[in-house]
Amino acid sequence: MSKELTKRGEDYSKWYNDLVVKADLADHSAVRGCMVIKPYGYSIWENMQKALDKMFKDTGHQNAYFPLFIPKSLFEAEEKNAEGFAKECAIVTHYRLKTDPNNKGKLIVDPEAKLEEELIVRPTSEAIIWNTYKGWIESYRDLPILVNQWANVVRWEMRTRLFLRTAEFLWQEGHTAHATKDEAIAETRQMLEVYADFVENWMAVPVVKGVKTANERFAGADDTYCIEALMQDGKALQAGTSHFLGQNFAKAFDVKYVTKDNKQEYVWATSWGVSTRLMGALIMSHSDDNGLVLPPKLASTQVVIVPIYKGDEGLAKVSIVANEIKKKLQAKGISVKYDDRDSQRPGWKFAEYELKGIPVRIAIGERDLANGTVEVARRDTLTKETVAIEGIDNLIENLLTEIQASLFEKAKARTENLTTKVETFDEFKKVLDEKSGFILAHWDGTSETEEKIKEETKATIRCIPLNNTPESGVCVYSGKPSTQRVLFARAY
RNA sequence: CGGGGUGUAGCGUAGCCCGGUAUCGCGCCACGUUUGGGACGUGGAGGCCGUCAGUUCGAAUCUGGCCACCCCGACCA
Repeated sequence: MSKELTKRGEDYSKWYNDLVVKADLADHSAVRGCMVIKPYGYSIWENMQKALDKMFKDTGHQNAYFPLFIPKSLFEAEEKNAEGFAKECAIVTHYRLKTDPNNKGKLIVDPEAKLEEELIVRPTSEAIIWNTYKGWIESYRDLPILVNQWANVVRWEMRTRLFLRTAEFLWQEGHTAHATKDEAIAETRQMLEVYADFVENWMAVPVVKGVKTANERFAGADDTYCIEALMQDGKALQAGTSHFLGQNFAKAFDVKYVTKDNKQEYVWATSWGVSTRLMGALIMSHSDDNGLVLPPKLASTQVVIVPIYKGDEGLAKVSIVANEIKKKLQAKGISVKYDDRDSQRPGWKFAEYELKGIPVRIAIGERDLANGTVEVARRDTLTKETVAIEGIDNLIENLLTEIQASLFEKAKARTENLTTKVETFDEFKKVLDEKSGFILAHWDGTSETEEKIKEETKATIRCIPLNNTPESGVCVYSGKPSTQRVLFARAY
């Protein structure tokens, strides 16, 4: 296999696609718009799932599973939600095939097997879940319901990209039901914090927390909170969303509960999700022209040990020390791979593990055996140093922590450098074209202005940042008064 | 879905205009020598030329449909 990667500077998209395929993360499948997530890529997704799942459980949520199919009548119940997703749904209309009488060995859809009611392959599960919750909720004593599901969903996208936008993708979707509006809003905000915590502290990707404008809001939500991250090419990526659904779904599915003072009230709802798109964010945030760069906390192998030797005897000698080091590191909870394959030479292995983003590489040769040292190489900085074997476990443990922190700092500095305040629309366009990144600008608060700006520049309002300080100014587009700056960018 | 491009061995390609069963490199297999940044030698295997149909004695090559991917739009987590 050719391991030559397109350089980021030459063609950023091509670099991304090359990297995903060559680092063995995922591949295109025989199915339009659908990818195969390969074992190496899936191992990273599993690490993300593990960390997120623990965070969900620590905040009181439980996992459950709901059907892949949603009867059309349920799907259309919440009007805005249905309308928002209608144009990208896969629909099951039949339940049987039969052999084609005119074409031997081929199958056709059996026209006799048409479903009475079409089934929608879920693009999101609010409908089926709220239909189910109707049966679970009678009294305030049944609330809150704090449920998450790990699932696949299908959205028939016109143009797809590995991990960033695929027709089928994996995600988790939390769906909670609450007695009061305040409690539901608190839940929405809490899950946004969980996402921000995960993306920043595990993925080492800095995010801006904010609220979507009405235009960008989830179909069926009263408010959509989000975290937005900036990729190396200056484009924004929505990394996670948490929706306050108000009583929209409760009303659509008639989910009421009886209060302590015996009154009927509609239930308040939230939903929140992150998907395999996070893999794309991870890849695009840290990787370089040599390949993937993984933050230690998500790497399935944190340290790889490569022996350098002459002959079987040489390998045996090096292996004794290598295995000792491996054990010491494992005792610290570090995941280690000792690659003693004789079928590849050291240089080949170095390049391979760089492509795959293994955070730390240890090389041990006979020269080291004599000196009681090893060579330690960092993937993120591509630097190497010779260190004593004595105390190597502590050194590596600290190094992994340092790499994790350093990746975040580097990404944070980049995001800050690519965040620009502008005062005029000329400046706005100039920054977009020449620098790109996030733009903080005043906006008059109207959908019309937002759409005009989008038409003219392809930039959208990513969010109204939560930590905004009120500041009076004038809208860059309309010149009308504004009370705060909002975050614009071209986005994935 | 509209415009443009591409599709030949696992990967990258030559051949296509001017029709006669496919070139080269990397990778793969065997053996030997090697092993501190993608080793070298010798021998070998691997292809219904994206797919379906048409033209033709004969199609990778000509014509049409379809599929997939890439780029630009529209759409979008």
